[in-house]
Order: sequence, then structure tokens, then C-alpha cells
Amino acid sequence: MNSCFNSQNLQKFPKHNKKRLNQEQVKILEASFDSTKKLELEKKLQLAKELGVPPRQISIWYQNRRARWKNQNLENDYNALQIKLENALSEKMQLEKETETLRGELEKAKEMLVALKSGAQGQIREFSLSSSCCEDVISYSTTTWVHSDEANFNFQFDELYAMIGAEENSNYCRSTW
Amino acid sequence: MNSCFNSQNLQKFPKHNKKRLNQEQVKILEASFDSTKKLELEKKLQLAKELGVPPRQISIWYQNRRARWKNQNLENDYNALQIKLENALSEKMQLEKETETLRGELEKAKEMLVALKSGAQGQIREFSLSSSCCEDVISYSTTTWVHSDEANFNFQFDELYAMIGAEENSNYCRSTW
DNA sequence: TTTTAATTTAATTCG
DNA sequence: CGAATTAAATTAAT
Repeated sequence: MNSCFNSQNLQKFPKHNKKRLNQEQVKILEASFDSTKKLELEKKLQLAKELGVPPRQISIWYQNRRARWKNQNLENDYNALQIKLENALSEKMQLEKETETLRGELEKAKEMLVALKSGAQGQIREFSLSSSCCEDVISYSTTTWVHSDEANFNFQFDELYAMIGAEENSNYCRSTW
Repeated sequence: MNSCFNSQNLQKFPKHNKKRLNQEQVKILEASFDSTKKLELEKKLQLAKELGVPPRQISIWYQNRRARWKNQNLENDYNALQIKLENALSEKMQLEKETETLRGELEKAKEMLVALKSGAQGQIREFSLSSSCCEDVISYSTTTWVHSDEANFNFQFDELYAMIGAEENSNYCRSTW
């Protein structure tokens, strides 16, 4: 009854002596494995008798089943890691956008300060942005804003309005600041 | 000559009739596998004759060897994924610091603009930061800077100096801007 | 239908 | 027993 030629093994007749377990036997083993991953001696003998296979084979099945169970967990870990990576990358991209926005706002604020400095009053002569790292700023400030007049000044504050995200019809909640 | 009982299979005598390949045979197969992962018919027959095993077994060995080779790559993939995650997280943290710095700079620039607005000239009355989202800013601006005098004004530009990272002895290369 | 890639399974070996 | 490996069987795809 415990050979591969017994009545339960006719599904697809195995040519050789490798004793494959049929559906019913595997079902019982899986149920047992669900309750306990460890195989007690008593349970081993009971299953061997119930399935009509040597106890040795029950032990082997349990070992292989434990290995498979562990591999499944590893695969889950891999997927979890992948999801974490995706989240990190998306958050990183979000932060990159944010820094870019902030840099732009700072740039505008700086331009406005330069404009105010040269256009409103000459109190702070020692405040200079002359720097090899900021050539674009300097040229802009010296060519355009050194000759600032009232019109230019107002225009700058209009830009500030836009910069802080003021809605057309609202003065509230400029969250960017 | 091609059974598991031939002279080359005495290393550790297999209890059962399973045909294991000995070291020498595996060595030859591995060398062949290193050169080409694909098994041509001619090579299969040649190896079968050389090792004294049926061609069928050569095919099977190659199949299993390819599977093992692929599994090794999966482990590498996992490690690579882990490294990518670490990089992404560290870059993310760097960006978070950066945004925080930028926010601080913007905050200071904003305060300076408010100071300049209320202290230098009253041209832009309609420019208001009143907003429920910016209570801290507003209170600060109204309680401190509304009464700005020349001393406060200069102090603000000193802050700007610090803000843009000016060195004590240098006016050059304030890279933050 | 044959061949092969891919997956699964039972079994072995080693530590 | 666990980890790693192996041979074989099975299934899917061509």
C-alpha cells in the first residue's frame, strides 16, 4: 500500500521508483504543518500510519516543507524592500522639487533685497553681493536694479506677491512662506 | 561503465541506485558550462561518451546548473537593491537638511523684506503677510519690525551677511546664494 | 510530437 | 535538524 503503485497513485503513473505523494496525502500533511511546524515523534508515526508511508519520508517532507516556508518569507522580505525603495525614491523626488522651488523663491527674495538696497536708500554701502559664484545675480543687479525707480520697486513687490503664492482673490494662507 | 558502481564512483558509496556524478565528471561539466551555458547536441554526445553517462543525464545536469546559476543572481539582486535603498535614504536625508536650511534662509529674507517695507518707505501698503498660516511671522513682524529704526535696519543686514555665509575676512564666493 | 525552459519534489550530504 | 545540493518528475511553452 505504500508503494507508488497503490490505488491512490494512478493519477499520472510514475515510471520510476520515486515515491510521490498524492493530493490526499499532501493535503493531510499541509494541514498538519499548518498547526505545528515541528514534527513530534508521536505525530510522525501517526502520519506515517495514516498515509501508508515510512516515517522516514514524513521527516523528509517536513524538512523540505520548512525550507520552502522559509524561502517564502525571504521572498516577502524582498518585496517589502522593493516597496521601501520605491517610497524613498518618490519622497526624494518630492524633496528635490521642493528645494528647487525654495531656491527659486530665495533667488527672487535676494533680487528684491538688492533692488531695495540700491533703489530705496543707500544706507548699507558695505552690503555687496560681489562674488564669482553669483555673477548672474550681480550683473542683473548692477545692470537693471541700480537704476531702479519707483516703478521698478513696485514691480518687485508684485513679483513677491506671485512668489508667495497669493491667490487672485485671496490674501490668506500663503503656505509657501 | 555508466552505472553508479563503476570505478570512479567509490568516493562515498551511494546507498541507493541514484547515479551521482563524481568530482572528475562534475569538474568537466563545470568547465564546459563556463564556456557555454547552452548545450549543443554535438557537445552533449561528446560529454556523454567522455563521462560514461547517458546523454539524457547531461541535459538534465545542464538544466539544473542553469537554474542554480539564476538563483545566485537573485541573491545579488537583493544585495544591490539593499544598497540602492541605503543610498536613496541618505540622499533623502541630505535633501531634508537642505530644505530646512533653505526655509530658514527664506524666513530671514522675508523678515528683512518686511523690515525694509515698514522701515524704509511706506510705498506698498497693500503688501501684507497676514495669513493664518504665518502667525509666527506676522507677530514677529508687527511686534518687532513695525517699529524698525536705523539700528534695526542695519542689524537685519548683518543677519543677511551671516545668512549668506560670508566669511569674516572675505566678501567672495557666498555659495549659498 | 519533440525539445527545452522552468518549477516542483523527494532525497542526499554535510556541519 | 538545517542548509545546501542533487536527480528526477512535472508542467508550460515553443
